[in-house]
Amino acid sequence: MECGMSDINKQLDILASRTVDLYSRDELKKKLELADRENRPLRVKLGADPSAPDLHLGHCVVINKLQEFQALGHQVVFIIGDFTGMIGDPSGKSATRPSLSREAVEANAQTYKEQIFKILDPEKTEIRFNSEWFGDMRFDQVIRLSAHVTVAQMLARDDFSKRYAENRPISLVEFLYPLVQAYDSVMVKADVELGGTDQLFNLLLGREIQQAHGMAPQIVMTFPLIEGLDGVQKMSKSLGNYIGINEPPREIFGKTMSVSDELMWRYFTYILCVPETEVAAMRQEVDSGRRHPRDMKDELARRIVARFHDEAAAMQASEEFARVFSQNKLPDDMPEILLRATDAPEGVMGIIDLVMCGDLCASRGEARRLIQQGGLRIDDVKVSDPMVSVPLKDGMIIKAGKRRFAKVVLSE
RNA sequence: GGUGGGGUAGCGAAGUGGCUAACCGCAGCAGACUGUAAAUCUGCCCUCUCUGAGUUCGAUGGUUCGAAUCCAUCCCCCACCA
Repeated sequence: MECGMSDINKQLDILASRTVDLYSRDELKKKLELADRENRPLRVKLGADPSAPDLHLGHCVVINKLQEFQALGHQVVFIIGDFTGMIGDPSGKSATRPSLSREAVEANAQTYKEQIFKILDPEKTEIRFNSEWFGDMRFDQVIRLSAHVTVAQMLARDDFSKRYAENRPISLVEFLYPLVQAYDSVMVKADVELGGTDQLFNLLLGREIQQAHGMAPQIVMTFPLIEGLDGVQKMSKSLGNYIGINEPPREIFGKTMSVSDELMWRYFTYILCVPETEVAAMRQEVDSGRRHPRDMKDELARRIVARFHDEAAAMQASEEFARVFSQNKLPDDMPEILLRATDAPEGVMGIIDLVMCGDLCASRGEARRLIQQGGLRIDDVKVSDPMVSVPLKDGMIIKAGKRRFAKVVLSE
């Protein structure tokens, strides 16, 4: 890497953008200079928990930054926490930490790879499993490692001190996990570690532990936990308010459109990495009434779909969305309900049965409610009597609620 | 080891013998309104062969005409003291 001083400053500006915490800009600068002199890339670490392998837009905030590092020639080290993943959280409190089998971890790791390479360059990405160094660690080594931290230090972490003060439980395991993560940094010789703002403590501990092992401390960068579809809570799989990067175009598009106007700007910034000044200008366009917020959001949704699929899929999703929701027409294709003549002896079928055959509701009770509440349409005619039987017709369209559709296909 | 507090529907949290399929909040679903939203209002929100029936309140057994509520045993969790 041939970089002059001005290039270093340019790199710094790019790398520092969108961060919440950065410890520290000066140190990062020195690292960049050093790397430049030694003609080697920085090693930029990101840890991942293998229990929830579906990446969503929330993860993208950080991964985008990794991508920027790569674009500047640096090396990404992606760590899959398989060792801890297989232990899980024995306190059983946290549903996000189930213990996983070897096979499950491997399967999840595989899907991780597929997903991160939608954003990252595989050539500049090193994937490591932390069982590599923890798998045969002896207990005396564990004890020595934990000797580097005091309880008081641990309690400095916000959620620990809070729980401690409120007499709520803190498992020892929880004290150990930050240490595990910190040690990962030692083992992969991380120059930089990234994470969400909730990771700040763990990342900083990485610095301490690295120094304790005679290494230069890593640079720490944190990024916002972006709000999910509800607009309030952070995007997460367990809250179900996420947009997965592996989802089909139609889903990504629809979910993005359902985001609140206010949140859309953050998505432009953090998901699409649109520079602040441009976002401000776009915002101005909407505020002044020159551009309808819906159209702006349509652009956002299209750009997000294009990022994980392609331009054509984005256009198609946009058109279909307009057709289905703005004009109340039908989507291009929809799930089919395959029925045989024998399923309906007299050519008719109870409306609830029909809905259930199409898998449009989770239970018959739910189907009944949906119908009673006027949420069901057959060929665009509202059916509000749950007891009614309908004559089956090939190609008949069933619409349940706003967005669930199915088409009846009759066969002999 | 001791003391005290717990385990209630997806989550949080009431309920301490019948009026309880179980207050309430969140999440979710539907409808109205919209711009696709947000906000707001309304309804729903265990299952089913649904104007009725069945199965729920950590587990099992018991008392009772009747139990989430009382008793017994067991399992699990938490805090504090040692």
